Amino acid sequence: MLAPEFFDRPAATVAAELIGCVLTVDGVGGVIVETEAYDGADPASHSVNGMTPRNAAMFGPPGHAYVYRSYGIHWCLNFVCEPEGSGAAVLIRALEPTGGIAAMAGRRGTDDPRKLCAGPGRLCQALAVNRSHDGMRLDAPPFEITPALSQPLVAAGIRIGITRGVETHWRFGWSGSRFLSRPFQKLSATKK
DNA sequence: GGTATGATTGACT
DNA sequence: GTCAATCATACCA
Repeated sequence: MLAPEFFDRPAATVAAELIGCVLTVDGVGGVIVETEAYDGADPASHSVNGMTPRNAAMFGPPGHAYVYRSYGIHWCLNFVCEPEGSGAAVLIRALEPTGGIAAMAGRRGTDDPRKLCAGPGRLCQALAVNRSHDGMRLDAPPFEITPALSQPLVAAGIRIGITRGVETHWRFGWSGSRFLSRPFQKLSATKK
């Protein structure tokens, strides 16, 4: 189980180190293979304009969940980071399913392991994450997060689906994993 | 009270 | 490749 202090650091640091950790909700989950970081100074972040009823969890203590509705259809799961009040969080974008695969398949309506948790909306559907998890602590049931067993090769790249803050390359993933929501483009060597 | 928008997905051409 | 679904939230009047 990761200590709450793990999350009391900059979101980008936490996002990169979460790759390879195992996340389960009620025993259903898998290895984290893709994350994105957001913070209070980031124009792409929900927290950039200060606290609102929706994003209040982002301004709470680190090591808690922030769950929000996306496009009126999907849920997205975040881990709150940095010192309390900074509005920083890590979006969990994809898992490699390892536990409770039958439950995931039932919720998702597919047996294809690559479509169970590849994407923030799919991941929350597979793990049955919803509004009730918003603000919950991550070091107690139903959540369980355990450290990475090995040191994966972590790739970084441009975040997906945002229109602002695109110059901040805070998408992180397990390089070469078959369970990413999208593959990582090779960053050009001359890119600033 | 009205309207524009989105950290997405899945279906379709 | 394009596009609709669908609604809570945020913002303006």
